[in-house]
Amino acid sequence: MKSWLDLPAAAVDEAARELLGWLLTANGVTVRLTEVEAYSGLGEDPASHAHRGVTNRNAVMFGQAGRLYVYQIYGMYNCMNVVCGEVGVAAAVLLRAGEVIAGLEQARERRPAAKSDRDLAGGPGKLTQVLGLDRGANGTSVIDGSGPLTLVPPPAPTPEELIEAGPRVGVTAAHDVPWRFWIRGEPSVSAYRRHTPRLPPTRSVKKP
DNA sequence: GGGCCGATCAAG
DNA sequence: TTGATCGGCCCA
Repeated sequence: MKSWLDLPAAAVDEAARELLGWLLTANGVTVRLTEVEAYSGLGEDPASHAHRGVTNRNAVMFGQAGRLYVYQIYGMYNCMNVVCGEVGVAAAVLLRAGEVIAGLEQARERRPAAKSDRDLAGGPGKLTQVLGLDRGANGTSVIDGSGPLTLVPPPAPTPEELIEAGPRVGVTAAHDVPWRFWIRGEPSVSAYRRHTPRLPPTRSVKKP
């Protein structure tokens, strides 16, 4: 069947949109994906881990679609991507947030810091943690059941009118590229994030 | 070999 | 607003 798996790297943003609503299951917890970001090694995308070419860390991004690219950040968190596009061209969708729909007990145990259930997977580090995954899952498949994480399509695709877009989070470069996508109204998607690019500050203002 | 900094999170 | 905490990557 035709899906994000078959899209070229040049359409990784389309793949990201398509992945919204998909169900992620790993280690007894299921999450419905509500927020994603697209990354590509094509052209000038300094935001991408792949923009300087293949390295030991990002090699999976250049590999087969449907694999997991997991990396550690800030020395203590892990983030997950689903690899897209042709072999040899870097493209991936960062899984940013989701809603826990099964395995609530285990989810709460894995994220004791969560103040509410909507906060269980409300960020890329949290999402990875709530699913009990880490860098050990790097390079595994998410489509054939051979890896710890399995992706399953939702009963119906997310309606286009429910999908909102904005600049990627934590990315200083390429701030004009609206490659973050989320499902409107989802509590797991942080509301404080602005939907439009912030303008550069003109100057600092002193307080009297 | 050294030094800097990040696709983050939670507490002050 | 800031500290935690460490691997990857650039430069010497």
